[in-house]
Amino acid sequence: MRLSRYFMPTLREAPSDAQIVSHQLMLRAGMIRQEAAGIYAWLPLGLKVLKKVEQIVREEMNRAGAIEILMPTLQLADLWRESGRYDDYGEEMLRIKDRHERDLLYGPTAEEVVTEIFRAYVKSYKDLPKNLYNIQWKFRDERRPRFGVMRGREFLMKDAYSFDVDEAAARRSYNRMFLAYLNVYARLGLKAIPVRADTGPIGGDLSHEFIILAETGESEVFAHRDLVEMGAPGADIDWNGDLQPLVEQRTSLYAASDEMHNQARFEAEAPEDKRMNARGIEVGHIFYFGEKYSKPMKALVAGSDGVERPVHMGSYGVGVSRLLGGIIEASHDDAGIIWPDSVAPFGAAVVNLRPGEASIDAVAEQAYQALLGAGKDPVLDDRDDRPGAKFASLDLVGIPWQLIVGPKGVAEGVVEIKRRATGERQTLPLEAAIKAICA
RNA sequence: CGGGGUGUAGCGCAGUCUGGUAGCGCAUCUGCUUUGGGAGCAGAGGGUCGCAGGUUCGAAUCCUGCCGCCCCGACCA
Repeated sequence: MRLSRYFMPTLREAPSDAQIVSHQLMLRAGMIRQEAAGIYAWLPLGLKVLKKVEQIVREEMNRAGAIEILMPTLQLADLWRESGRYDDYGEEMLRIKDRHERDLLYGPTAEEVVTEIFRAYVKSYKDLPKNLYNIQWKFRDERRPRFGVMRGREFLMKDAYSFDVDEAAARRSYNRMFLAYLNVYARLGLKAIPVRADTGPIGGDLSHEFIILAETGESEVFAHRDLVEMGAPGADIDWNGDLQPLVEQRTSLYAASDEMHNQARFEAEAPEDKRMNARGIEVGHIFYFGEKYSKPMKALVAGSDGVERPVHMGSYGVGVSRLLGGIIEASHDDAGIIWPDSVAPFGAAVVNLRPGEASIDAVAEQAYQALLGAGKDPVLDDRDDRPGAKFASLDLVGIPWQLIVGPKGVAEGVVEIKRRATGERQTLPLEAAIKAICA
C-alpha cells in the first residue's frame, strides 16, 4: 500500500468530544469516525486493526475447540419471550418492528438464538460437549455512551456458548475458555488479570472477568503480583486434558475488582510485597449459568440413562472493538499509539524522504518489496510531505517500525530504522535493516 | 434518567453579555522558496452561525420550542 493513495485522515488536534486518550488517538489517527452517540464508522486503519484483533480471538477460540458460526444481528422477540428476558432487559434493548408489525430486536447478546440452534439439532449426550461462538456486531442502547469504542452502543463482540451434559463437564468447558482468554490477551501484548465476578442467582465460583492493566483504566483491581507475572499458559497445552491445575494455579491467588475487593482477605492471602493495586479495563467476561436458558427454552439432551435433561450452558464474551481502546490505553505515549506487532495496522512503514527523486524512490521501492515479500504487511510513505510531518503522523498511528530512506543515507548506501516503541534507531545497509525488522 | 455544559468552515476556537449582516489558528488550493521531526512568504477557496418559530428596520447575538453532542452520577463487553 502506498500512503499517497491510501485513506488515512490524521488530525493534529483531537476533537473536543474525546476525553480519554484512546478515543482521542483513534480519532486523530483516522481510525474511526463517530456517526452518532456510541456508533462509529471504521476507517481503513481502524478496520485493519479490528480485523487483526478479531483474527487472534478467532484463532485462540478455534485452538480451544470452539466452533465458529454467525448469528443474525436482528432477532425475533418471541425467542426472548421464551427465555423471559424480553421484558426484563429494559431500555438497553433496541426494539424494532418490521413491516408486518412483528417485534424484532437488535441483539445485545445471543443466548436465545444459540440455544434455539442447539436444541434444533442436538439431542444426545453423545454429541456433547459443544462450544459455538460468533464474532458479530451487538447493540446495547446505553443511557450514556462514552469513551469512544470502549463504551459504544454498537460494538463487535466475540461470544461463545458452551453446552455440556452436567456441571462437571461444564467446568471443563469453562476451563478451556478461561485459559484461551489468557492466551488471547497475551498475543495482544496485554497483561490480563482474571478476577472473580459476581455469579448472581446462579452462584458458584464459575464466573470471571478479565481485566487488562492500563494506568488510565476505569476500574481498580487488587491482585497478587505473581498472578500477573505468571502470564498465559501458551498455545501448546493439552486442550483435551485436565486443565483444572492450570486454572487453579491462577484462581488460587488473590485477585479482585474494587466491587468484590475485601482488604482483610487480601492482606491475609498476599504478603505485603506481593500486593498489587492497579487500574485496568474489563475486556472479557466468562460465566457458567447452568440451565438458565436451556430449561425454559427446552434445550434437552438425553443422558446415558435415556432421560432428557436441560443442557448445561456457559457463555464467554470478549469485547473485540473495545479491546482496541484497551490496547491503546495500555500502550501509547505523547506522540501517539504504540501498537503491539501482532495487531499493528501495518508491520512497518518505508519512509521515502524525497519522493520523486529517482535514486531514493528506487531504494524505497526495493525496501518495500522486500518487506512485502517477507510478509510484514508494509506501507510505503511516498507522500509529498516534509519529513517531520511524515514522522509525526507515522508515530501517531503507531506503526511499529519505520525504515527511513533519505538522500544522506542512500549516498552512503545505508538506511535508518526506528522502533516505534522504544525510539531506538539504527543505521544499516538495506539488507541488514530488512533482517532486523523481520527478526 | 437526574444534574451540568455545549452546538459558529474538515479540526480547534473567538465573537453572544451590550443586536448592525462573521473572524483567528491548523487543514485545503495556487505560486515561489524550503526538505531528517507536523516549514516560510504571497495569494485563494470554503460557513443557510444545529433546526423551527417569534421579537426587531435589522438576529450568530434577545425570546420560545425541538434536536444533536459532551461531562458528572446510577448501569454495562
